[in-house]
Amino acid sequence: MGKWRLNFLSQPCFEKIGGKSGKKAALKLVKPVLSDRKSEVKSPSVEKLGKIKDDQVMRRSPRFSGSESEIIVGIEVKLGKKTPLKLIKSAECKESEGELGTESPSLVSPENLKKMEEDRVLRRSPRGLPSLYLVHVGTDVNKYDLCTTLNSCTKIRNSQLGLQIHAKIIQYGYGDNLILSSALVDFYAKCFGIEDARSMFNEMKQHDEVSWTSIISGYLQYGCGVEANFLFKKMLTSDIQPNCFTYVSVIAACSAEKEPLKQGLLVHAHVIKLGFMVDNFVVSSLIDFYSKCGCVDAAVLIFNEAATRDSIVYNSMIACHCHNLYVENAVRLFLRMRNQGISSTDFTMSSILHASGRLSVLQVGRQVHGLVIKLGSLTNLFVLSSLIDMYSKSGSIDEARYVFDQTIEKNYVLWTSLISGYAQSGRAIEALELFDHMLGKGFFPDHICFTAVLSACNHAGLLDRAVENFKKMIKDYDLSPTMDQYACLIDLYSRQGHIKKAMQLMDEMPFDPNSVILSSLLSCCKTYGAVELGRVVANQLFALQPQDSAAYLTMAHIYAEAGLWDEVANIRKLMKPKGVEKGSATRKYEYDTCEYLGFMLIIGLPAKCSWNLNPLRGIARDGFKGNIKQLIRDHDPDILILTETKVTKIGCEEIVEILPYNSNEVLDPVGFSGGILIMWNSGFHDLLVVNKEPRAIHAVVQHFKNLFTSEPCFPLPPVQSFNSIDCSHPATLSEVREALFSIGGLKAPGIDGQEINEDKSKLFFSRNTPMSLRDDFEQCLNVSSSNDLGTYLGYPLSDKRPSRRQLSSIIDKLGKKLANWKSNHLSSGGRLVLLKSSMLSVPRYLYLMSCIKLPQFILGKLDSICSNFLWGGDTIKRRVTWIAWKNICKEKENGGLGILNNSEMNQLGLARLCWMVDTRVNWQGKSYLRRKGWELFSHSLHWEVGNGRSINFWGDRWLQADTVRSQLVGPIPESATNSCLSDILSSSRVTLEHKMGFQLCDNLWSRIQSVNLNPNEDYNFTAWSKKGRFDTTRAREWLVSSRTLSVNMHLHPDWDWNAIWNSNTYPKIKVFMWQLVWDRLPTSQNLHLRNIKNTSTCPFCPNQISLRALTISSVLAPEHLNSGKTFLTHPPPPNLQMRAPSNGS
DNA sequence: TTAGGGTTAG
Repeated sequence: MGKWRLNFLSQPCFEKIGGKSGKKAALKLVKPVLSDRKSEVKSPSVEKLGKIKDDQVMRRSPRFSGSESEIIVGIEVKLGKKTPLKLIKSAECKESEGELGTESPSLVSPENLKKMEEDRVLRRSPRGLPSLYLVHVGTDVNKYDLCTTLNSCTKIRNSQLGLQIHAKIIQYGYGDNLILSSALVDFYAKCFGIEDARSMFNEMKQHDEVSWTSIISGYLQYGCGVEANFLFKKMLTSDIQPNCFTYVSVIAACSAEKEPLKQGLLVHAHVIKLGFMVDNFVVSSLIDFYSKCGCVDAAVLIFNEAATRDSIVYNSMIACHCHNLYVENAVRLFLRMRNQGISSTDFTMSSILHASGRLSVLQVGRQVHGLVIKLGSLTNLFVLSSLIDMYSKSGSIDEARYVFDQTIEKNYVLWTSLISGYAQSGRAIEALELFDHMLGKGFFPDHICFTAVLSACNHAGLLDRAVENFKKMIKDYDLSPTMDQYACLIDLYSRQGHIKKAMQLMDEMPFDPNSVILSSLLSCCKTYGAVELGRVVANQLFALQPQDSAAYLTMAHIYAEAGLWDEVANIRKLMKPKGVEKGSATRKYEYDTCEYLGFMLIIGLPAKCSWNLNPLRGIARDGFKGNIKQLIRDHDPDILILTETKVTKIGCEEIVEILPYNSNEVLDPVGFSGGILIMWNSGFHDLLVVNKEPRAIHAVVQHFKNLFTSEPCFPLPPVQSFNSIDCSHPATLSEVREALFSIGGLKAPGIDGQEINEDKSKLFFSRNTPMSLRDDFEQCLNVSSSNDLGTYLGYPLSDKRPSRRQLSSIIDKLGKKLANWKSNHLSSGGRLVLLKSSMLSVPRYLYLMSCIKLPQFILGKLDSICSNFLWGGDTIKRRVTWIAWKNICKEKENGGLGILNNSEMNQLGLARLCWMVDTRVNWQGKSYLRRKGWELFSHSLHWEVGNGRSINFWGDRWLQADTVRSQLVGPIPESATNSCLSDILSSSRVTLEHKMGFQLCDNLWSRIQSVNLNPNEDYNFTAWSKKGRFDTTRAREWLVSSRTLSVNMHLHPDWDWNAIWNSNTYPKIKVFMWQLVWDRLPTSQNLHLRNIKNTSTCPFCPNQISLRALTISSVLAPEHLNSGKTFLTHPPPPNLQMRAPSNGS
């Protein structure tokens, strides 16, 4: 009697798993043979198998189901205690020929086998295809071999070989062996069917907990949870006690019960009582169970109380959060898992990608994608489909497509993911093309796939295609439609006005319609004014969802449209006793009676576009912001349209000139550069366009005007006359859409046409807007709505004052920008240069600095970041600040580094904004700006006296370098402060002095008298203009000169700091010298003064000299420095050379 | 020496 060895060979994915004794080395199944679809699991063909014969080596090389990567098997049947584990590669050649499944079984003689083993072929063959050997080795087979072999067959679902083993079991007289029988139960359950397993189970003379568990889990795997539970109860009545293996299956089986929670709690109680809660298998099963029941709290409790948590427990909990839509918690838990050092698996990544997709934050998703690549999970189909889905849901369908295209081995889920992504992105045609492509490749679509296809048809309004696919699903693919597919089709019928067809289809459905379907029908009834049908549908909907106000409101609307006011009142009565939320009802009712409502449409423009300068001049975003509330209050708009755009430097030289500072991406400093704010009154009676750029207004108005008049008129009449627009034919939504999205070149009057970017556009509705109206607009405009307008370069688009937290994004940005530089690798001079340039290359920083007055809190934080960077710190580590920031911000000649502090940057930005508005725009919003940047700006203005009416006598510079007010000490009555120059000059000295309450000195009065008025307008010019452009340098000088003079307490009042800065040497040496003169180098003395322990002393300098003494006394005395460049261009004297590095600087 | 159990996608 021989003995066999069974080997499955495959990719080098074997994972050695130690046996209990440590000697046993079985090979673990690294990946399951099972493909993801049960139907795809094909048994290896019988004819390939051959019979097991003694003295013969059998071989089969099945090309198992699915892809190669799914079949990785390595199993050894033990040959006896001393037999080492051997791996043999199958007839080593075959893999190159492919098609291993078709070859005839070849025999490997023991000699050849031995040779192959010696050759260690396998190790040289990293991609060997899986093969299976039965090697006869010539000794008796025992029950252990049989058991292991059978178990191997079960694992790889090799039913035929398993049958042979069963035969052998009987042949060798092990038929009554309990362990073998249990293994057979499991084998039949997994490889054949539950009936066979049950027969096997019933035939057993006695049972133990393993056989019970096998049959229970068998039932569970076949989706017969109820039967599994039934058997479990039966088991409880027997003498056999269930163990934790059993409970794992039983817990899962509870989900199938009618009242899962009730059953599950009972089982949970059992588990606790028996002390099985320490088993992680049980814990993860319970978490999964509670997750399916929606009891997240219970799952969290179990998770928190688990003694140990392995990756699967974490995975279960993460999946629980995902399924119950607590995606943020899922991400948090994932981070916790990583912090705890628990490695992520494909399961984890798949769940986290799912969560990232739900979050719709592309940044997060991309990071997870990076992690997926790092972990090598990109071959896992689950992960891939989640990845595609994540990108689709995050609005980046192109990246989803990229992932899809990069994947070589696709399955039908992957195709479905992408189809669904295209459908969700509104790219229906591409979705349908993809579907055809998928079918062409021979993939079989399932229900979910058809749902995606139908929803694509729904998006595009392709009724015929939808019907065709619906039929195809039933006829060609033998799938009976579920509620989802019916809902898609019914919705499509409803939208296109085929109410009868929709109703007919609903009646044909083998199940009762759900609320989704009924809501579709009801809104269809609303559109077409079908009162009676609406009544029928609404009643069903009321019964189904008595608390849902939307149905009542829609029905009320239908009645109101039909003028059935009594019925409207009835609906309201109906709602009251049912406790439907009153607020929404009232608001809806207001809508129905034509009260004003509002929504806002933001239309985005392409990021890169060439742009005429003119629109840029007109608008200050802050002006809008401040007034939006009032505008809405005044005009009660139905529609409020804001548009926004960015400009880039390319081809926009003119813009660059008037933008602050230089950077690669120049962004509109005042927001809404091409801003068009349209407010549309209820009933489309009045159109109000708020924009100071006439051409932009005209262009938009023309387009909107086309909705109301048959012929477009051009050139356009003045805006005011649009009040008389004929509104006899209210515009339909589709007309609005057409007008909005065809604005094109005229919207942005100027160089070339711009398409509106629908992807960047979003709808913002006021809270009063009913859901149905929102839906209508969303669908019609194909723009999704949002409650949050988001931010423009970090500035929240809202009429509310931004919170500290919102503004603090600027701190993060600047911090990150600076953190990009490894500050400790840079010299101090380098850091100084970088600090100046880095700040200016953060668009958000520039933008915020030049359009809003930042709170002191933010400015202080920014100063602190800059200071820390300058001293070599980064975002995490702080360094010693040797010289105070306020001193650093002094001018270079006064001992500073000539840096503007952030508060001054802010002032400068605002002053620049004022300059722009004042010199280029004739706009009322100036008064708003006066509140923030005006002070500095107005100080820079000089006036040429004309008629004297525009000049403020006291506050403007018209007389000399300074204002009159600044030449006087003491109070002036408030009534006098607003006097203009012409008023003063026309009155006598006595009158004036009387008004003021004090006497003017003769000198001043004579100077005032010397000014002559002329009939021209007063004209002002600013010190900041240079050839009609803003001159940052001069503005900055002005700012610095207007600083309140502080006494410079620096070391040498007579020190010529310029000697350092003008010297011909490296910046780092200059900065070093600067610090040296301040006596703020980290010498041991200075370190001691600051209570810093000096750990490093210079071995060459036992007697350390005070640098200060050195500076003043000898080499570094000012006269030396000032007299020439010799010192600075040459290495420092030896003592200094030693000293500087010795103190650890 | 042998048998039974947990988590992931569209």
